[in-house]
Amino acid sequence: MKVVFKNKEAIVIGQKDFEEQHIFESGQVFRFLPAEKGYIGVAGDKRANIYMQDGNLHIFPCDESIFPFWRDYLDLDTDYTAIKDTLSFDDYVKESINYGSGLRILKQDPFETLISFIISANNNVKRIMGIIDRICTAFGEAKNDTFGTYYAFPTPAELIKASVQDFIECGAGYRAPYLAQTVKSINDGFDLEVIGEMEYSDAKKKIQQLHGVGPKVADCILLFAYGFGQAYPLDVWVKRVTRSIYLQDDCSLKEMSEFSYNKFGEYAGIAQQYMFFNVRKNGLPETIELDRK
DNA sequence: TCCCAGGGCTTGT
DNA sequence: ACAAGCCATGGG
Repeated sequence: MKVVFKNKEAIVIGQKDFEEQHIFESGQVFRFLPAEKGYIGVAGDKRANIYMQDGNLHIFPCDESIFPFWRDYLDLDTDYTAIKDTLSFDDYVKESINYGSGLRILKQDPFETLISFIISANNNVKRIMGIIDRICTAFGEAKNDTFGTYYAFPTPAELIKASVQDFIECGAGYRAPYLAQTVKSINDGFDLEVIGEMEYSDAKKKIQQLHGVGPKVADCILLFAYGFGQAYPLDVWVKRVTRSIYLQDDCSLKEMSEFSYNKFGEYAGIAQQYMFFNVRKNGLPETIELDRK
């Protein structure tokens, strides 16, 4: 990997498989917005403008000391071309890869991902973004960069100060008590670190002990924060695709989950992201919709 | 087993 | 303009 640093900017020369829209509008992250060039957003306590230009990836502001953070966050060391080749044996995934060819799975902070995806339950992206933004503004640390003031995602110690009423005022609705209870569990010593070292099925059971975390939210956290490739988040759209194309209308969550691992193995979560991006953008395939009527 | 609980956006009238 | 539908999880 060749990286040039100049004018407070990191430039990764010849970055492959990277399209800002595919990455930041695939439902995995809620703090990035379209900017003049690419997207600008906050991850943890760092903000950056991230954009592709002439085949190079630009990260601004970013110097040598911050670059390893973004390299890890943006999963730059994973070869997505190879993964796409591996997954292309399946026709629907292959078609989906054509639409979302520049998708990558971000490696986000576990606590931030946990809180964000509890909020995501039974909710739409715009509202989720608003709730998270208000929580960060109220409880996160204020920071300044060349774009102005922004707010870091609050730490567990900062967010323990938020009451159920505070979360309601941020717009969290009936998820407010789940948030308050889960933040308390983390502060009381629930260990988010060990999750990453566990077997997938044990990790999934463990994270579901937290209030507001069911099987779908658990898979989102395991995939987007810990990089468990076999986590296959079954939201309503992926359920529809999985039922329509691969299984039957009445199959259970367990059957779909087992199917995904048998079919895509360690790459199930990445296959899910390509399919999710495709189905959200283009809807279910026409033949499938006819079948369902 | 089924039903209900914010609320903002999307889709249909 | 206005109403109905959408949505993961926990609790009754």
